[in-house]
Order: sequence, then C-alpha cells, then structure tokens
Amino acid sequence: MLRVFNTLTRQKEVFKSQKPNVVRMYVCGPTVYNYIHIGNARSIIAFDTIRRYLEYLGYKVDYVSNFTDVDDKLIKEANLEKTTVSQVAQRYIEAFKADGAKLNVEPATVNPRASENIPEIITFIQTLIDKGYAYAVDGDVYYRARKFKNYGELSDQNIDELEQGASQHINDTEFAKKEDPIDFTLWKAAKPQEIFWDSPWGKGRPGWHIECSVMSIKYLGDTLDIHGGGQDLEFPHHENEIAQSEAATGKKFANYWLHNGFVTIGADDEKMSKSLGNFVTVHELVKTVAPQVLRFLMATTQYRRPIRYSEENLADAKANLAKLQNALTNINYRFKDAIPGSDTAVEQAVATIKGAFVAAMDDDFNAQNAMTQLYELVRVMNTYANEPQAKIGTLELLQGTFEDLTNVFGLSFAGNSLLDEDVEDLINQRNLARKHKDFARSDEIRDELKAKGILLEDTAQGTRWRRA
RNA sequence: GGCGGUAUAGCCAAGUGGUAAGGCAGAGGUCUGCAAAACCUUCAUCACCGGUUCAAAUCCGGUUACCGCCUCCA
Repeated sequence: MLRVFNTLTRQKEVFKSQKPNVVRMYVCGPTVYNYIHIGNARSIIAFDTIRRYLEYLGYKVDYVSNFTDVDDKLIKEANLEKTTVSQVAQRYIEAFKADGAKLNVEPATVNPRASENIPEIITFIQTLIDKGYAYAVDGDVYYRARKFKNYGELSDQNIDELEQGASQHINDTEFAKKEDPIDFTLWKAAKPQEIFWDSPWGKGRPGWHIECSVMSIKYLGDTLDIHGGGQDLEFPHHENEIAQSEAATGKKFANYWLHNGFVTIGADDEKMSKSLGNFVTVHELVKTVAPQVLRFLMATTQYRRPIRYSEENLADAKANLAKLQNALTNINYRFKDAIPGSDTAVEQAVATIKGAFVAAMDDDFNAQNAMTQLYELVRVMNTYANEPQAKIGTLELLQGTFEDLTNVFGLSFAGNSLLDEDVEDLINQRNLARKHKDFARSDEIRDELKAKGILLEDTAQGTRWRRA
C-alpha cells in the first residue's frame, strides 16, 4: 500500500487516486529562457521516477507539465538577442526535450504552454473577478489573497507574519497598486514594445501563477491526484495556485502535494539556483559526464532529501552504475551454455527481493531502501553467474527482474551487442595462445583490445568482455 | 521576525524506543597463467548538553552549525 508525504498535512498518507488505476498528475515545469540546470533536472527526474513507480504498480498516469513561455525573463532575453519571445521559448523547449531524452525522462502526456492557453486564462481570471476574488487596476489584475480563507495553509504561513519584501524581489510601484501587499498578479499590463494579448483589461500577459491553475484544470480536471514541484514553489506559487483554483471551482485543487528537495553545491551546501549563479546546466554537464550517471545519482536518492552536487558523488554514482551493468553482463554470458529449467531457491530469493523493493518504494518512494534490494539482486545474479550449470528460466527471471526494477529508476542497460569479426577473431587468437601458454602474446592481444575500450575477463565458463 | 529542512563511519546513506541496513573507498581471503569481474570476511554508538525509560540515533527540554521559503527560482 503506497503512502506519500503530503505537504498539505505534513505527514505520510495512504495514496488513493480518484479513479481506480488512473493517476492525474501535474508537475510545474520550467520557464524556458535558458538551458535547464542540475537543480531543474533533479525535479524532473524525481517526478519521472515517481511516475515510473506508479506505472510499475499498474496505474495509467496522465502526466501534465507546463512550459512557462511568456514572462519578464523571456522578454528580457528576447530583447537581448534582438529576437522574439516565441523564438527564445521554442529554442529552449527543444533543448529541454533533448536534455530530458538524454536523462531517460518519459515524455509528458501533454506539455501545455501559457501562450497557447490565453483565452482560457482570460476566462478564468474573469471568473475570479466575477466572484470577487480579483480586481483590475490600471490594466493589471490582482488576486485578493486575504479573501481566500485558507491562504497560507499549504506552507503553514500566517499571512500577518509574512515579512514584506524579504526576498528582495519587490517592485514598489507594483505594490502601490495592490489593495494588500500579499495580493498577487493574475494579469500584467504590457509596457510599450512588450509581447501582449488583448483582454477585457487592456493589452497584457498572464501572471506566472495563473497558467498552472488554468492548464492543470483544463487537461486533468478540477481536482488533481498529485501536484508536484520543487520545495521553492511551495510558497508563494503553489499557495497561489490553490487560492486561484479553489476560488474558481469551489473544489479541492489537489489531493496530494509532493515537493522535491534541492540540489546543493559548494562547501556550505547552498541551493543551486539561477539567481545565485552557482548552477551547472545539463547541456554542459553531459559533455563530460554520462547522462545516466546523473540520472542514477538523482533517481536513487529519496526525492525529498537534498542532493549535494560534487565530483565525488558523481564518481560514486558512476561506480555503482558499473556494478549494476557488470551483474547484467555476467548473467547475459550464461545463456549460451544454459539448459532448460529453473532453480527454485533463486526464484524464492527474487520474490523476496521484489517484495522488499515494493515495500521500500511504497514508503514515500524510499529509493535508498529500494536500491538496497537492487544490490541484493545483483549479488544473487553474480553468484548465479558462477553456477556450474545455469538454467534458462532462472537466467530469464534474473534478467527480467533486473530490467523491471532498474526501469523504475529510469535506468536502462544495453546488453552486449555482437562484436565485429575482427575483435571476435582476436579473442579466439588469444584463447589459442593461452592454451599454448603463450602469455606474452595473450597479454598483447588483451592490451590491444583494452586500447579499443574492450575489457576481457577470463572465467571458468570462458572469456567474456565488456566495455570500459 | 514568521515558517520549514538538515546534522549517523574517509565519502554517500537507511534506520522514529529494543541494542547501528546498503553502496563506494580501505584491509584480509577465495578464484585466476597474470589480470579483471565476482564471492566471503572485516571496518561507526549516531552534532553537543541534560532528562524520561529496564532499554534512545530514535521520545522530551535546551544548545550549536549549516541550508531553504517569505511573492525571481525545480
């Protein structure tokens, strides 16, 4: 039975979807004015892993994640490059999808864009005005936060205790227009030369928070099963989404709120963020680090915990990944001399491992404990790879279980493809040399292959190879 | 100021009352022509102080350090 930590209640709750076997899930996506960095990747991978586990459990997951493609930063970037907002957005949306593919992230069911949902956004804002939850001032529209009785519930904020301007990102002229400092923008009037859409309040563009309410409701319905995002979105973004959505629909917006922890960097473990400038983009990192290494590091850490970004952690991830790959390679090599049948002791061990794996993931996606089970599976695989007589049924079970479990983390391992004939020939020559105890020649061939990135291993069942 | 998070071996990290999972690195061993891979064995009393309890990393009180959010951020 799956239990998840719900930010709304600050405790683990039994997960129950509204429709049996279907999960409606919305995750806040990026503002596409730049390449995504490791911190963004963490969020994407965390929720992709959660999605994969839900799918492992048999749920169909309707997964919606937006692209914020209209906002101040995009306008600024477009001006800087002397191009249009939509061209900047298009470029980074494509980059986002390319990075995601490298990280083995499943494509979302829908990636709605703010700019493509303007009529719906305007209608939604009008509804809020009609209900008295919003007001227009000089072409801007603001949400009357204090009128929403549960404002602050998600992040446990007492409205009167909020320190105005504590984040140092306030704009005095904007505050002057608001009835109350905590009110937030739904619609923003366009300045000259800025991208705009016509609206009942004049030319302008949507505020940041409104698009998520509008698009999640449009694609997934009034009440989501799961709403996800980074911890930095709890307040005010998600608080505002709740206020907007529930004021408009009169229904609960999301049953479970999940928030992932940050990626930290440096001696003080500071949060990696664009504003601090201490970020590494995925685009850059994958030039020197295999994407799967990053995926491993992030997917195998419990999603709410912080992750320190460091050379050492990447090296650890790489070593562990090799451990997994070796186990699969070792098992794969036994098919050629295996006989039909299966070993019940191994089958029982595998069943125990799978049970413990599910129990771990059921506990708020405890990836660390789940990984412990994967390592246990690896041990069983390696031990079985040394069996004098392997059986096909057991090999298939080990191989299949390994694939199913690693797939939950979004890891996929290539089997050994056939070597070209020259390499195969060299291996045969070497084995002949070894037979004649010509170890000089034997080692020479091994070094030659090593230079090509192919490592040989002599086992009781013959020589096997793997890529370095 | 308000709200929240973190502190466990050289590193990563699980564990919320019953006597410290797992991985990497290290040490020893088995196997091997040598190697590699693998397997086996080994390696901590849990930031600090005080309290409750037969029993605490786990509960209570206090202290310290670091991080985050308070309308830019995943």
